[in-house]
Amino acid sequence: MDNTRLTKLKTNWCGNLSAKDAGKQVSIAGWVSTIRDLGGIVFVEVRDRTGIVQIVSDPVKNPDVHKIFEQLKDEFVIHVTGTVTLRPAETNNPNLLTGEIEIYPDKVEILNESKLPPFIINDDQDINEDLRLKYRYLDIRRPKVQNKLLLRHLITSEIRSYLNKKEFIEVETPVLIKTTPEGARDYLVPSRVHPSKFYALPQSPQIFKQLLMVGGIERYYQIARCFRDEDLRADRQPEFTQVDIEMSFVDQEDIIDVIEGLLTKSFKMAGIDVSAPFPRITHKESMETYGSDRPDTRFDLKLIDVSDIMENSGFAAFADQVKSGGTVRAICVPDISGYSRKEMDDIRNLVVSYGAKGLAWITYYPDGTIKSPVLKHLTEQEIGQIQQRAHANPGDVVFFVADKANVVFDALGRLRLHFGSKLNLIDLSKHNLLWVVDFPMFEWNEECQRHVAVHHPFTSPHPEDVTYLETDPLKCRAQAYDIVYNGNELGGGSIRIHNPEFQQKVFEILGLSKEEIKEKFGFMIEAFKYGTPPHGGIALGLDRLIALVSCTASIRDVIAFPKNSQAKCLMTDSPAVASEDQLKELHIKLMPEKNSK
RNA sequence: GGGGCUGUAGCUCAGUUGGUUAGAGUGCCUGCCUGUCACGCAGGAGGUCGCGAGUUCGAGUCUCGUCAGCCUCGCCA
Repeated sequence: MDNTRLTKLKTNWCGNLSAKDAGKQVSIAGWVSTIRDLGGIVFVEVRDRTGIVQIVSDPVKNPDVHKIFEQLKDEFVIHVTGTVTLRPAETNNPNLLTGEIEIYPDKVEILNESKLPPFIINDDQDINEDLRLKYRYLDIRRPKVQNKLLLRHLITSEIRSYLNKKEFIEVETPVLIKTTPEGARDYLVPSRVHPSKFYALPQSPQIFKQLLMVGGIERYYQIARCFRDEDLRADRQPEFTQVDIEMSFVDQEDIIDVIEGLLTKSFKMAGIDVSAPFPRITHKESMETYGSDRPDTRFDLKLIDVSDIMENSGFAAFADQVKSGGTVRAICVPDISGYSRKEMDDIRNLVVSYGAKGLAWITYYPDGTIKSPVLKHLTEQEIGQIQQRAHANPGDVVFFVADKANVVFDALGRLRLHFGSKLNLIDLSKHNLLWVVDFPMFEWNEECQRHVAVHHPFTSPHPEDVTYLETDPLKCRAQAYDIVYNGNELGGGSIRIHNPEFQQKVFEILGLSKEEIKEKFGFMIEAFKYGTPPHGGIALGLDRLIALVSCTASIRDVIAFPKNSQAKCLMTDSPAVASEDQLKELHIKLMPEKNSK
């Protein structure tokens, strides 16, 4: 920000003044941050977006100005015209960027008064989040919050500039769209013009960006708002922002190349150096090694396959799992042989809450003894084999889960993360970006008794696996890829299907009837019949990206006006009831029991 | 829908085994103070202990219910 006049009231930002401005006549404006009244002389700190500058009022030198000073309270909005003056050397404040100077005012004007705020506007105290959200506009005055919004702006600008240079064009897609099956729950918007019909808010601009490819845009991006009506988490809001990208005439390598450049630049804006190419891991390897499709590779504690040892062991619970197509995996946790029975039970309960039927373990004590609830089922040789394969040292505990593979991976993967953080195994100085590639096309959904798309229904299968579509869909890999940062999914994408028959086929595997396909996606199948280029893309979660690079646990901290965990806006008190007239126009009748609140 | 944690002054929190008038820091108000920068000093105001019931001679403290907030499981192509 330069020092040319900003507005009629303001020649300079508060935080940018320095010794080299000494002697200048300036006008500044901002909020009263602190008042220090020494009886005669009064110091007032004025804050704006850039920082703080000290104003000095001397009752002898300028009694008129001093009268106004005596009326000031915290958060009053004031305008000050005066001379930037070097402080007496011994009164410099090295903690303040403007600590070498202060302003002697010729004129002070109160532009607006302020009620006493419900909390003090500074960075020092942690305020309850619900109070901060109710008075979010005051919270945003805190430098800590402003800095996050500023970083978000800088990264978003950098992303736009990077993509613009690569000849992408930003195209806006509609927010009122058609509800689609698959995926998250849609937010519905009733149509006034068409009784009993509804728009949906987009979960992502997916279909539109593909149709932009049919439209010959070739390189599209959008900083797009997306909506999903699911329960919230620290990293999930009902509306959130995606960096949405789609390209024509590409393969997976082209997309990865673009994103590695984009992320390198984005991380740079946050002061984090990462270098491309990022490592890659297949989905299969990631699941088998880390028990997750978004592995945190900042620490080891890898999963170990002990199925072969257990298959013929005397421990029927494990052996039977292996014989019936399941698996037994283990992790070896260092130096926890001192855990009490209760601590082990807590860990078992944890694993059970992750979906495992149970947890077994072998404890290798430092004195060489071995204890285990399942010891009597295993031979000495088997225990030795396990110790060797797990590289278990004295003091370590090896945990086992036996079940179907996906249950085992999930439970042990979460247990791995639990110990990773509990035992401080995570190297916090690392910034591990990696690609997870070769996701499966489908997984079996027990609840719906059908195949569901792991990525989404427009994902192209891996060329080598196309034959599995007919024979064994679960074996079919997709041309889908996720970008993972320190165990967090930053985004994901795929090469899309551009052949209408192929797309039709995949919809059928997903259990959609011909009628449903025609009704829900007919326009898309039709579009694909008019010369659709091969295309693919990716979407990055912008909120999550900003939160992670600014070391914030919750994406609420990087969204100006977030919802709380109950999906309410505490400031505006939304959602709110609609009037009878509004509902009538929309042809909506409320169900009585839901109408009470 | 399930589980866990939390709720005491404007704000951040302490409050022992159930026991007299519920505390601290900070903010606020008043007074003093001319180089402070978390200014200092002195004094003062400020409480439905989230809400409701119960146990008890007596509940901030124990029990049950309820509301709110955060985290999490399910859910989130």
